[in-house]
Amino acid sequence: MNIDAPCCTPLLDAVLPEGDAEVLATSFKALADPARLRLLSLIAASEGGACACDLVTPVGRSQPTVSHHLKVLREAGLVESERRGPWIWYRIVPERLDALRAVLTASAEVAVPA
Amino acid sequence: MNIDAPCCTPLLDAVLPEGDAEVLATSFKALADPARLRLLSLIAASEGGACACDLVTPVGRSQPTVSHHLKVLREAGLVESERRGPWIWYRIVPERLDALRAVLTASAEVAVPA
DNA sequence: CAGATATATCGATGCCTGTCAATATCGAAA
DNA sequence: TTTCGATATTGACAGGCATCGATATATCTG
Repeated sequence: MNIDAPCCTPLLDAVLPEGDAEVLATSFKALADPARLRLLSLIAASEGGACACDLVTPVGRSQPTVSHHLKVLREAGLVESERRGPWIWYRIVPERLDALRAVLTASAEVAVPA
Repeated sequence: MNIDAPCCTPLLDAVLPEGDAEVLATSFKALADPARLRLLSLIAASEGGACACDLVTPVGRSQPTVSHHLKVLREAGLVESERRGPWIWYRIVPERLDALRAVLTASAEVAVPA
């Protein structure tokens, strides 16, 4: 990119087509809420998964709200749930977080000049 | 965490207090939009930064909308801008992306059982 | 089946945000 | 200073989303 050029030499524009961007945005949207970040943190901190009943109080939201956020996290593939008797246990899906991390890595590294 | 217990053994709850979660959520919110992801991608793909004039057309939004998104990215610390004559050049701030990546790493690794 | 507990869904509400057209501001050049 | 091109701001609108109370569903236990 040359500043002496009359501006506006075209960029590579085969970068992140709209469709891919929307998929990715949906994933990051799942992380873009304090309650969901705290839920992830709580679940991640407890080895072997966390019972949903243990999440309502520490996250400081109503039970329906927590249930809603857990659903968002599940549909985003960030957590998985499993029924154990009357309770439902949630655990982190590390691969999903790895994938998002990879996206950020790519963006950052390409930007690092020689 | 014992499933035989009467449910609800307390988790570590000193994890991601609400204040920290809100700060982090704001950062991820900046990534949670297709237009902004494409802007980041375009900027990252062009070494030395990208002229704002090169971003409007490929991102497929109006000039005011692109300006708005660039402001969001700048205020989130994900990009920096510099005036060069009549144009403004944007570049990625890798450290910021690294920081967000670190957060995802921490959450994932803690969840990996022994 | 009846009661108790855990989780999910529904409906409503208020706030936040992405988008654009119109307009303002800023810098360069004549 | 006037004009032009680049970028930012404003105002308005529509859609999305976080939140809760009320309620439904599901599971276990008598």
